[in-house]
Amino acid sequence: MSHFGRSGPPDIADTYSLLILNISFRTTADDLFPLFDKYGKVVDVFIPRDRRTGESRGFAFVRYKYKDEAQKAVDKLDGRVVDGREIGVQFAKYGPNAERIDKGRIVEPVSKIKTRARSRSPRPRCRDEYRDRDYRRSRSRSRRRYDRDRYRDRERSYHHRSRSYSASPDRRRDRRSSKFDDEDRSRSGSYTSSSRSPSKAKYERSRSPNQRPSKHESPDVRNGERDSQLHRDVPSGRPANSPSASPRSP
DNA sequence: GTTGAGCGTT
Repeated sequence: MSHFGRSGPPDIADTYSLLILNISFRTTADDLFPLFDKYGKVVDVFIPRDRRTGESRGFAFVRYKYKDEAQKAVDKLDGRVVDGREIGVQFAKYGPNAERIDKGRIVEPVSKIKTRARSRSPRPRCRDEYRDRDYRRSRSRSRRRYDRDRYRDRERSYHHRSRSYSASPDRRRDRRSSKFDDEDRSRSGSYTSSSRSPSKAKYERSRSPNQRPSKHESPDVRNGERDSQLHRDVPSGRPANSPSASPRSP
Protein backbone atom coordinates (compact mmCIF):
# COMPACT_ATOMS: atom_id res chain seq x y z
CA MET A 1 0.00 0.00 0.00
CA SER A 2 1.11 3.40 -0.65
CA HIS A 3 -0.22 6.82 -0.93
CA PHE A 4 0.41 6.78 -4.62
CA GLY A 5 -3.17 5.91 -5.24
CA ARG A 6 -2.41 2.37 -6.24
CA SER A 7 -3.45 -0.67 -4.38
CA GLY A 8 -0.59 -3.03 -4.41
CA PRO A 9 2.93 -2.78 -5.58
CA PRO A 10 3.66 -0.58 -8.55
CA ASP A 11 5.86 -1.67 -11.40
CA ILE A 12 8.69 -3.08 -9.44
CA ALA A 13 10.33 -4.39 -12.57
CA ASP A 14 13.14 -1.91 -12.40
CA THR A 15 13.01 -0.67 -8.91
CA TYR A 16 15.37 -1.02 -6.03
CA SER A 17 13.91 -1.58 -2.64
CA LEU A 18 15.45 -0.24 0.46
CA LEU A 19 14.69 -1.55 3.86
CA ILE A 20 14.24 1.15 6.44
CA LEU A 21 14.74 -0.14 9.93
CA ASN A 22 14.24 1.26 13.35
CA ILE A 23 11.71 3.82 12.34
CA SER A 24 9.27 5.10 14.87
CA PHE A 25 5.96 3.34 15.17
CA ARG A 26 4.31 6.59 14.36
CA THR A 27 6.30 7.22 11.24
CA THR A 28 4.21 6.89 8.14
CA ALA A 29 4.94 6.60 4.46
CA ASP A 30 4.08 10.25 4.07
CA ASP A 31 6.83 11.05 6.49
CA LEU A 32 9.40 8.96 4.72
CA PHE A 33 8.57 9.87 1.17
CA PRO A 34 9.79 13.46 1.19
CA LEU A 35 12.85 12.43 3.06
CA PHE A 36 13.85 9.79 0.59
CA ASP A 37 12.57 11.54 -2.45
CA LYS A 38 15.21 14.17 -2.01
CA TYR A 39 17.85 11.67 -3.03
CA GLY A 40 16.17 10.23 -6.04
CA LYS A 41 13.04 9.03 -7.73
CA VAL A 42 10.98 7.20 -5.16
CA VAL A 43 8.54 4.85 -6.79
CA ASP A 44 6.82 3.61 -3.71
CA VAL A 45 6.95 3.74 0.02
CA PHE A 46 5.49 0.88 1.91
CA ILE A 47 5.26 0.32 5.62
CA PRO A 48 4.13 -3.15 6.63
CA ARG A 49 1.55 -2.91 9.30
CA ASP A 50 0.14 -5.35 11.71
CA ARG A 51 -2.99 -6.90 10.29
CA ARG A 52 -4.75 -6.87 13.58
CA THR A 53 -3.71 -3.69 15.21
CA GLY A 54 -2.93 -1.86 12.01
CA GLU A 55 0.07 -0.30 13.63
CA SER A 56 3.43 0.06 12.09
CA ARG A 57 5.88 -2.73 12.62
CA GLY A 58 8.80 -0.46 12.90
CA PHE A 59 10.26 -0.72 9.43
CA ALA A 60 9.47 0.37 5.93
CA PHE A 61 10.35 -0.24 2.31
CA VAL A 62 11.28 2.50 -0.05
CA ARG A 63 11.54 1.71 -3.71
CA TYR A 64 13.79 3.74 -5.87
CA LYS A 65 13.78 3.90 -9.58
CA TYR A 66 17.52 3.91 -9.95
CA LYS A 67 20.10 2.07 -8.08
CA ASP A 68 22.58 4.87 -7.71
CA GLU A 69 19.90 7.00 -6.12
CA ALA A 70 18.97 4.21 -3.81
CA GLN A 71 22.58 3.77 -2.92
CA LYS A 72 22.88 7.45 -2.27
CA ALA A 73 19.85 7.32 -0.03
CA VAL A 74 21.43 4.48 1.87
CA ASP A 75 24.57 6.45 2.21
CA LYS A 76 22.82 9.60 3.29
CA LEU A 77 19.91 8.42 5.29
CA ASP A 78 21.40 5.49 7.08
CA GLY A 79 21.75 6.54 10.64
CA ARG A 80 19.66 9.61 10.14
CA VAL A 81 17.43 10.52 13.02
CA VAL A 82 13.83 10.43 11.94
CA ASP A 83 11.05 11.16 14.34
CA GLY A 84 13.41 10.84 17.22
CA ARG A 85 14.86 7.53 16.16
CA GLU A 86 17.96 6.61 14.28
CA ILE A 87 16.80 4.78 11.24
CA GLY A 88 18.73 2.18 9.37
CA VAL A 89 18.69 2.15 5.61
CA GLN A 90 19.88 -0.79 3.56
CA PHE A 91 18.97 -2.69 0.46
CA ALA A 92 16.12 -5.07 0.92
CA LYS A 93 16.95 -8.69 0.49
CA TYR A 94 13.87 -10.73 1.17
CA GLY A 95 10.31 -10.34 0.20
CA PRO A 96 7.83 -11.40 -2.45
CA ASN A 97 9.55 -9.30 -5.06
CA ALA A 98 13.06 -9.91 -4.00
CA GLU A 99 13.96 -11.99 -7.01
CA ARG A 100 12.72 -9.49 -9.51
CA ILE A 101 14.49 -6.79 -7.69
CA ASP A 102 17.59 -8.87 -7.46
CA LYS A 103 17.53 -9.21 -11.18
CA GLY A 104 17.91 -5.53 -11.53
CA ARG A 105 20.16 -5.41 -8.58
CA ILE A 106 22.62 -7.80 -10.10
CA VAL A 107 22.16 -11.08 -8.38
CA GLU A 108 24.97 -12.01 -6.15
CA PRO A 109 27.19 -14.69 -7.52
CA VAL A 110 27.37 -15.98 -4.02
CA SER A 111 24.59 -18.45 -4.40
CA LYS A 112 26.60 -20.64 -6.71
CA ILE A 113 29.59 -21.42 -4.62
CA LYS A 114 29.22 -20.15 -1.12
CA THR A 115 25.92 -21.70 -0.24
CA ARG A 116 26.59 -24.76 -2.33
CA ALA A 117 30.05 -25.18 -0.98
CA ARG A 118 28.58 -25.81 2.39
CA SER A 119 26.91 -28.80 0.82
CA ARG A 120 23.91 -28.23 2.93
CA SER A 121 21.00 -25.93 3.35
CA PRO A 122 21.84 -22.35 4.03
CA ARG A 123 19.70 -22.55 7.08
CA PRO A 124 17.87 -25.29 8.88
CA ARG A 125 14.70 -23.35 8.54
CA CYS A 126 11.67 -25.46 7.96
CA ARG A 127 8.75 -24.32 9.94
CA ASP A 128 10.96 -22.24 12.10
CA GLU A 129 10.79 -19.67 9.41
CA TYR A 130 7.05 -19.48 9.65
CA ARG A 131 7.32 -19.47 13.34
CA ASP A 132 9.74 -16.64 13.11
CA ARG A 133 7.52 -14.81 10.69
CA ASP A 134 4.55 -15.35 12.85
CA TYR A 135 6.65 -14.38 15.76
CA ARG A 136 7.52 -11.13 14.22
CA ARG A 137 4.08 -10.54 12.83
CA SER A 138 2.54 -11.46 16.05
CA ARG A 139 4.39 -8.99 18.12
CA SER A 140 7.73 -7.97 19.29
CA ARG A 141 9.25 -9.69 22.23
CA SER A 142 8.86 -6.77 24.52
CA ARG A 143 5.32 -6.49 23.37
CA ARG A 144 4.75 -9.98 24.54
CA ARG A 145 6.33 -9.24 27.82
CA TYR A 146 4.14 -6.22 28.08
CA ASP A 147 1.05 -8.21 27.28
CA ARG A 148 1.97 -10.77 29.81
CA ASP A 149 2.41 -8.15 32.45
CA ARG A 150 -0.73 -6.41 31.44
CA TYR A 151 -2.63 -9.65 31.46
CA ARG A 152 -1.31 -10.43 34.86
CA ASP A 153 -2.23 -7.02 36.05
CA ARG A 154 -5.66 -7.25 34.50
CA GLU A 155 -6.17 -10.65 35.99
CA ARG A 156 -5.24 -9.38 39.35
CA SER A 157 -7.47 -6.40 38.88
CA TYR A 158 -10.29 -8.66 37.86
CA HIS A 159 -9.80 -10.75 40.89
CA HIS A 160 -9.64 -7.73 43.02
CA ARG A 161 -12.76 -6.32 41.46
CA SER A 162 -14.67 -9.53 41.63
CA ARG A 163 -14.05 -9.66 45.31
CA SER A 164 -15.20 -6.11 45.56
CA TYR A 165 -18.32 -6.92 43.59
CA SER A 166 -19.15 -9.89 45.70
CA ALA A 167 -19.13 -7.52 48.62
CA SER A 168 -22.08 -5.36 47.75
CA PRO A 169 -23.42 -5.30 44.23
CA ASP A 170 -26.49 -7.37 44.79
CA ARG A 171 -27.68 -5.49 47.76
CA ARG A 172 -26.93 -2.22 46.19
CA ARG A 173 -29.01 -2.99 43.15
CA ASP A 174 -31.68 -4.56 45.23
CA ARG A 175 -31.80 -1.64 47.52
CA ARG A 176 -31.90 0.64 44.57
CA SER A 177 -34.85 -1.18 43.21
CA SER A 178 -36.81 -0.82 46.38
CA LYS A 179 -35.67 2.56 47.48
CA PHE A 180 -34.03 5.59 46.08
CA ASP A 181 -30.66 7.21 46.03
CA ASP A 182 -31.21 8.35 49.53
CA GLU A 183 -30.21 5.04 50.83
CA ASP A 184 -27.45 4.77 48.33
CA ARG A 185 -26.16 8.12 49.34
CA SER A 186 -26.47 7.06 52.87
CA ARG A 187 -24.40 4.04 52.11
CA SER A 188 -21.90 6.21 50.40
CA GLY A 189 -21.89 8.43 53.41
CA SER A 190 -21.33 5.48 55.61
CA TYR A 191 -18.36 4.56 53.49
CA THR A 192 -17.03 8.03 53.73
CA SER A 193 -17.65 8.12 57.39
CA SER A 194 -16.16 4.70 57.68
CA SER A 195 -12.83 6.15 56.76
CA ARG A 196 -13.39 8.89 59.29
CA SER A 197 -15.35 7.21 62.02
CA PRO A 198 -15.53 3.49 61.40
CA SER A 199 -17.29 2.96 64.65
CA LYS A 200 -20.88 2.18 63.71
CA ALA A 201 -20.95 2.45 59.97
CA LYS A 202 -19.44 -0.93 59.39
CA TYR A 203 -21.69 -2.55 61.91
CA GLU A 204 -24.74 -1.00 60.35
CA ARG A 205 -23.77 -2.25 56.97
CA SER A 206 -23.10 -5.59 58.59
CA ARG A 207 -19.82 -5.72 56.81
CA SER A 208 -17.27 -7.99 58.25
CA PRO A 209 -15.28 -6.02 60.74
CA ASN A 210 -12.19 -7.95 59.81
CA GLN A 211 -12.66 -7.02 56.16
CA ARG A 212 -10.69 -3.89 56.43
CA PRO A 213 -9.83 -2.62 53.03
CA SER A 214 -6.26 -1.53 53.21
CA LYS A 215 -5.08 -0.33 49.85
CA HIS A 216 -8.22 -1.48 48.09
CA GLU A 217 -10.20 0.96 50.07
CA SER A 218 -9.45 3.90 47.88
CA PRO A 219 -10.76 2.49 44.58
CA ASP A 220 -13.79 0.92 46.15
CA VAL A 221 -14.85 3.98 48.00
CA ARG A 222 -14.17 6.16 45.08
CA ASN A 223 -16.19 3.94 42.80
CA GLY A 224 -19.07 3.95 45.20
CA GLU A 225 -19.05 7.66 45.51
CA ARG A 226 -18.69 8.20 41.85
CA ASP A 227 -21.48 5.78 41.17
CA SER A 228 -23.80 7.49 43.53
CA GLN A 229 -22.86 10.87 42.16
CA LEU A 230 -23.42 9.66 38.68
CA HIS A 231 -26.88 8.53 39.57
CA ARG A 232 -27.62 11.72 41.35
CA ASP A 233 -26.34 13.99 38.64
CA VAL A 234 -27.82 12.02 35.81
CA PRO A 235 -30.94 10.32 37.01
CA SER A 236 -32.08 9.57 33.48
CA GLY A 237 -28.75 8.17 32.49
CA ARG A 238 -30.02 4.63 32.72
CA PRO A 239 -33.58 4.44 31.57
CA ALA A 240 -33.31 0.72 31.09
CA ASN A 241 -32.60 -0.48 34.57
CA SER A 242 -33.16 2.69 36.45
CA PRO A 243 -36.52 2.57 38.15
CA SER A 244 -35.87 5.94 39.65
CA ALA A 245 -35.90 7.37 36.14
CA SER A 246 -39.67 6.98 36.12
CA PRO A 247 -40.64 8.07 39.60
CA ARG A 248 -44.33 8.04 38.94
CA SER A 249 -46.22 4.85 38.53
CA PRO A 250 -49.96 4.37 37.90
C1' DG B 1 -1.32 4.43 25.51
C1' DT B 2 2.53 0.46 25.78
C1' DT B 3 7.31 -1.96 22.58
C1' DG B 4 12.47 -1.93 19.41
C1' DA B 5 14.95 -7.08 16.39
C1' DG B 6 14.11 -7.33 11.79
C1' DC B 7 12.66 -7.96 5.52
C1' DG B 8 6.93 -6.25 2.32
C1' DT B 9 1.25 -5.16 0.48
C1' DT B 10 -3.50 -5.93 -4.04
